[in-house]
Amino acid sequence: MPELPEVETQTRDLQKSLLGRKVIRIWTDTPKALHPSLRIFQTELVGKKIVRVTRRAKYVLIELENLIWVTHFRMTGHFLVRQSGVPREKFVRHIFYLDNGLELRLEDIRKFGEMSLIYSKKQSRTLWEQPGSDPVFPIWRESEQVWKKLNQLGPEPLDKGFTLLKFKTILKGKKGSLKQKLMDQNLVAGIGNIYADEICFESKLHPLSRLEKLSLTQIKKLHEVIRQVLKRGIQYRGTTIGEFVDTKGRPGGFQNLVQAYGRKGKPCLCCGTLLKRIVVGQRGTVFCPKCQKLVS
DNA sequence: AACCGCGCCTGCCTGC
DNA sequence: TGCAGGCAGGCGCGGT
Ligand SMILES: [Zn+2]
Repeated sequence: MPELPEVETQTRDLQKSLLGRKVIRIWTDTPKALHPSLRIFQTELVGKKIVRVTRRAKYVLIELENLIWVTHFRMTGHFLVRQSGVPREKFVRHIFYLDNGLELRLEDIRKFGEMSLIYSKKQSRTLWEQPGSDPVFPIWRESEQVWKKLNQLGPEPLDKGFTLLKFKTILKGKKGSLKQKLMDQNLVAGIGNIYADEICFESKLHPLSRLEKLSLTQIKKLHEVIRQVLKRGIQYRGTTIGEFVDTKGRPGGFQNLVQAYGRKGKPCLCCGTLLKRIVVGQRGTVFCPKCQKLVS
């Protein structure tokens, strides 16, 4: 599943292939995944130069002059950059034909991935004041919705500003099981099921530990481990268990370093105890019953 | 605010 | 071997 390290890997690849490019044509299999509509993508995205590619949480943000093209991969999505003429992969849902003969393809088995075309913040406010732009009204609505979500996101755990103090501040008054809170995008952005299991394992905390009961020492450890695990994920270009690949279609390497996720019934790499599987927040969760302390 | 269950979607795994 | 049924899971939604 694409989480922060996977989305970052894709984003870094896209920076190399998309800067200065224009989309000249769009093909899609799944128009319902394009918001506000395929039609708006055709009229507003086609012909605009790409000026910046960044990541926020698990979103890829492809910036044009006054617009941002926002992609969320959900479960099984990723971009591929292919030379035109290379046969379309089976699960490609959209193709964005570029002005240099390359194609940006979204491959997504389960069709959960979504894209939005929204105004950059400044533009959104300006146009809101101006009536009479009927043809693009759907973009206003989409912009409002997506910006609301983006503005609610918690801090980027790998940013300089994500200090221990910052972490303590955002956790203040929050209650719940550790793993669920780690995956709450509005607390800390970008952590999903795989990295949450790894973070719990490395910080030696049971995923059902109560956040509000953690000691200062444990919070400090957690803060360090979050950054360390995510950085290593990026260094290894993501985790490929099933489908994730970079934009050239190459798998990542972090799956070889995974200590908990997907290792139910296998010996703990730390103590040899067999790892257990439970469900936390409707998500499969693997942990070592001996190494990971339940704080409650 | 926390927490639960559902729907979205489809390849893959299990069991008969 | 074939087919039905369950599973996986990010996220938004609605309900308690
Ligand atoms: Zn152990």
